[in-house]
Amino acid sequence: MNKLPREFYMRASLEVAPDLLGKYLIHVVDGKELVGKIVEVEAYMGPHDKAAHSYNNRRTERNEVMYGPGGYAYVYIIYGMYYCMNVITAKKDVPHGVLIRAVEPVKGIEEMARNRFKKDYNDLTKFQIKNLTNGPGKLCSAMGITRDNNGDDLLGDRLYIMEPEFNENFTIARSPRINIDYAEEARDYLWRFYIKGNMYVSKPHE
DNA sequence: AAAATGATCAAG
DNA sequence: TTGATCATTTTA
Repeated sequence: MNKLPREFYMRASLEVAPDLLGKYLIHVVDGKELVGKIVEVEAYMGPHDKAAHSYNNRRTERNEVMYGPGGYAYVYIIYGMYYCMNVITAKKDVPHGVLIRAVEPVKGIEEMARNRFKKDYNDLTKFQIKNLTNGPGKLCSAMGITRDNNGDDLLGDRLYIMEPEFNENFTIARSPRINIDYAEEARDYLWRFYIKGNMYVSKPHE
């Protein structure tokens, strides 16, 4: 188990996105590791992507992290109540990002249950278990990822991404991205990637 | 199907 | 300063 090296992130988000599938996202909270396997992502290709916050090199206080080098976390508030986490990729001044859309709980599932539903894991319904981390806002809630993590170095020791010890076999499926109907021609780009058949994918069919 | 809910951004 | 927007989730 090793952290993904800086070079991994210094590429276009469209290349990095599918490579993130199967990797382990880890957030250390109160000395405890919350671990989720990444099962669904979306690439946001910055300047040339009408769906991206950084389209046309738009640069604001919120998306400033996108303009730094790859391997940092970009966390923002969506719809006034939820958080979304991106992995920033490409070199400095090239504002690419990969939205983490879903993870599969691997470790710290008790804490995740508490964070999401304020209930013990053993008291969750089947529906709640399936809905722990199967969406971008849900996984942030479960793993305790907030605005405070914006700008975190993914090679640091608080929020980071590891290569699994053993590579598993899976099939990668792709589709248009979710909820970007405003993005004109970019609506149709197949820039969403997910592990086919995984129970924690937010929308298996698309 | 539609509400919840408020930070963010560009216009004025 | 303000009004519209929004890379979502929950409820009904």
